[in-house]
Amino acid sequence: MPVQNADIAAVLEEIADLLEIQGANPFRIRAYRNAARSVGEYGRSFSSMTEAGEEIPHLPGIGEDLAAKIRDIATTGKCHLLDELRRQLPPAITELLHLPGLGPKRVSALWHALDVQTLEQLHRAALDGRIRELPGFGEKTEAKILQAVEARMGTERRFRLAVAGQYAEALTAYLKKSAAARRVEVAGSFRRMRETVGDLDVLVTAGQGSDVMERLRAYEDVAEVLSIGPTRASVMLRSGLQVDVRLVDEASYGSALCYFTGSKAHNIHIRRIAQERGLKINEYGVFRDSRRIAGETEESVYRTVGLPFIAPELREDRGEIEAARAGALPKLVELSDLKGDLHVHSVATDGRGTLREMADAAQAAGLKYIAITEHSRRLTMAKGLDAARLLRQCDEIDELNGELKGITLLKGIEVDILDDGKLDLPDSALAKLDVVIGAVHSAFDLSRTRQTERILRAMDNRYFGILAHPTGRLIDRRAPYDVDMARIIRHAKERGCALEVNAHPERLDLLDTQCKAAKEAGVLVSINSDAHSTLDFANLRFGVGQARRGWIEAKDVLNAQLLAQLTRFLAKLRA
DNA sequence: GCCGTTTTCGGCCCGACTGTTTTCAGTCG
Repeated sequence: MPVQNADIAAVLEEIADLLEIQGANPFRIRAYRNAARSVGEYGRSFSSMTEAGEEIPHLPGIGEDLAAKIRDIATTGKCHLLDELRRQLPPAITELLHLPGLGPKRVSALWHALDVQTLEQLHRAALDGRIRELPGFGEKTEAKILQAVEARMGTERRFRLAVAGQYAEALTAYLKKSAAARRVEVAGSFRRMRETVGDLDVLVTAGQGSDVMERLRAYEDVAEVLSIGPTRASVMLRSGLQVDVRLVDEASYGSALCYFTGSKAHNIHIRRIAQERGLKINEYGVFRDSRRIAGETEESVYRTVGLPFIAPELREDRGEIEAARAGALPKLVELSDLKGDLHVHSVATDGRGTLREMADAAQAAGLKYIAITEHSRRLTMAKGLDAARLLRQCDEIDELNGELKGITLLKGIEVDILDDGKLDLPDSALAKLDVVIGAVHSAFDLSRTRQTERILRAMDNRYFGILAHPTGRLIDRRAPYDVDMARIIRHAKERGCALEVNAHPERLDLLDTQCKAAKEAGVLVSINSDAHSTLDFANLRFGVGQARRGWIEAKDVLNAQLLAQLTRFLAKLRA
């Protein structure tokens, strides 16, 4: 089993945790955490690179020392420093560090004074009332720790973007009803369109003597008030979703929005640039000495550090600041750029809308064409189509196209990629279609090599147009299957086919970093809803968000093309 | 551990809230 980038990142994270408990230099700890993030997000496999004798590429924040450690971990899966730290500290202690309310100092104190090394021991110590006896701890702290341990034992979770969106919408509508509230904006990872969010960060501006915080406390969905002050509050909703609310003046709105939108890494980078220019950025504004020089809008904040506005989806410190400085920010794709949707199901298989209903809904969503792409015969549970039924559907589509105005249905299929890389329908059937999407729906546990080869072989079919949900993951439910995505992207480039960004909130597949890799390789993506009902076209916005996080522009998107262009693209594939 | 219009040492983003204190450390975002 080769060492994945995620494995290397996990080693670096564990080192950071253990160093933190040891009380090491906080900047050294940050260096390990930054490196873990860079490695985890990097598009190519470090172990493949070292195996091929390549040097570790130069990445910001990774110097000689870390590069050497990464090389070691990539080749051996081990790291001397981690082994050493594990000898000095109880290894399970890192899970204590991840409990809310416990930081390195307290974890260290609990360990040294009470020999607490595990969640279970911490639970016992809290129940026994031993924690309150420690200097610096008290009854309330002990109670919070007990609660945190029990919450962790019941496993806490992140919320899918679309789910968090429902809570966000209800809460913001409620807060807006406050007479004093002017603006109510959800910032944080929600605004950055991350696929999951851990909490909601809500920014509010309000007039003097506002009742916003009291109103928040009285919200019927609040299960617990975690902390509340005049300008800042945290509450837990009944769903388990935490909400942090921040109240600021209108004049600070832009800087507060920047601060609250993050990401943390992006903010730190921006503040460092400000510092070099003799400026200080906080949530209240941009300051030269004690004089505020900007802050009312986000644009004004970026301007003080010599940068243009950077879209929230890009704010991950993945090169967007350098790109902004060079005037090379992407002009990100927008929902309105989409002209069609190339992955749609109907009642013929496992969808819930008729062809006409789906066409009407797509048109209402502003689309000019959709491809009907049912499952193929192998997916019996979904009533997958065989060649004969597929041909009958083609006739239906022809007939319906004669009646429809302003929208065109394309004939397609979401054909299963069989274990050996063959497609689930004969070429003679595929040849009759406008667009063929290939998808893996079985044998998720093949080895990396076999899974990758399987997909590459499928792409070699002359009719293959788009690889559906390329990693197969279901957020929080199913891990991605093990494939070499860099190879798949290269192969897609050679073959001229496209990769899907599946917009279903549970899929969001390609991942953001893979979108960027595809773009850099010159491979088009297709942002598709995978609609199974007329309501599902609304999910396209999540796919667009994911693509924007991956620096995708309209010119990188297959279904941002007009129908005539698309037709030429598909014809060229088969030539 | 990284990094350099302050360049090989000495910095490294910034502030609110809580609880345990009696002026502040710890944690969080």
